[in-house]
Amino acid sequence: MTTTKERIAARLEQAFSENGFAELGIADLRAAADVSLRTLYKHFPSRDAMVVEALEHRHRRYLAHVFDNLPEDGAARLEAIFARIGSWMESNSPAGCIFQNALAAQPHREELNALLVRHKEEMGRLLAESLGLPGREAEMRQIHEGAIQSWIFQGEEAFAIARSLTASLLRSHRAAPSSGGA
Amino acid sequence: MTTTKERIAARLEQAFSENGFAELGIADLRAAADVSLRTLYKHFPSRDAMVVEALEHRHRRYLAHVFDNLPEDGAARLEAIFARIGSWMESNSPAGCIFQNALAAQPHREELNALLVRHKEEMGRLLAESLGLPGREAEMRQIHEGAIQSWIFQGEEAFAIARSLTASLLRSHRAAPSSGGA
DNA sequence: GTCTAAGTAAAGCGATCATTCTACTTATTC
DNA sequence: GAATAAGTAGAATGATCGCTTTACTTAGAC
Repeated sequence: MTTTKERIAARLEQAFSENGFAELGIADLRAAADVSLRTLYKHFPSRDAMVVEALEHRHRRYLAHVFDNLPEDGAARLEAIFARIGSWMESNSPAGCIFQNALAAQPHREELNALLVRHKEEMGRLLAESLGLPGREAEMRQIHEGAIQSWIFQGEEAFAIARSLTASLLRSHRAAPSSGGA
Repeated sequence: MTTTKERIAARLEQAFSENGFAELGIADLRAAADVSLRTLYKHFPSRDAMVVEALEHRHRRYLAHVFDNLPEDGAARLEAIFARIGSWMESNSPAGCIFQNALAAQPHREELNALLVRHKEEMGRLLAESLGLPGREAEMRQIHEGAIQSWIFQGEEAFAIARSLTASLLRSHRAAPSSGGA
């Protein structure tokens, strides 16, 4: 069962993802959600709340897409993770990271900054964990950042580079689990 | 001699950098530029033009800050480049990359996308060139992206990681100038 | 069969915003 | 010393926007 609110949140997420946060007015959001204005405001008390719920929805969906049911084998897992991030960008992120876009549209909303930080930190944590790289959360977060930011004008190649940087990190980590460079 | 227009552009750049592009109205921009509304519109025909000129100004200033008068020695140069990017972020980029912020605020303006792409490509090109990494423009662009994006919540550590990833790239490049991973 | 919860459609309100316009000042040039 | 160029201050305009409200419909629960 999906509630009305969840259904609206999913559609808001898509609308924000495709058009950004600054250009969409309430009228556009209402049309995207395919409900009446009254129903929209019944479930979300303000436009700001719509942004927050869309980001929460996005966060859950992205994590599930990247990390659910990964292969057991390490090499296959590394391959799979960036392939999944790539397919996500392809079909969900025409305009880049929506957490950053949301914050860029309202830079003084601390709430949005908190959501961005939580999202990025959880990505770094889960990447390091699922690749067997304890203590390398920051590195993985940074490789992830570079890849998704570069994807916009580099396409698939960005993920080949990310895999290569990660492989180099894995090698140096096995050689000296606590040192810095490769 | 700095013209009135240049002086205004510099102040607009700073204002956008500190507050983003969505929250600043013409009244705020006028105050930041410290001129009358009429003078502002005399030099910049619209708010959109103010954004473009601020980005152009930013681009020139950033390149000069990072690449002017670099040390000759390779290792010192690698060190210096990321130190300069770090000091730039510290004193100029409290809210991250303003090219991305500008585009996030108006995702459908192709002009802004073109400025972003030009800026990022030139950064990759100049980084690869000044570090003696021909053919590695994409890798350097990606490391640069990861570093400046991560800087916001990682601080200086982001540049230590970027140096380490670059060093790993340099090693693998010397070993096999055309291959992929380290 | 009536009550209630949840929905649609759309007009109206007050505030904000980008832009233009009017009226006046200052400095330089010939 | 008149003409011109470039500046200040700020009111007026017209459009847009987030949000509220009114009036009406639909579908189960008991």
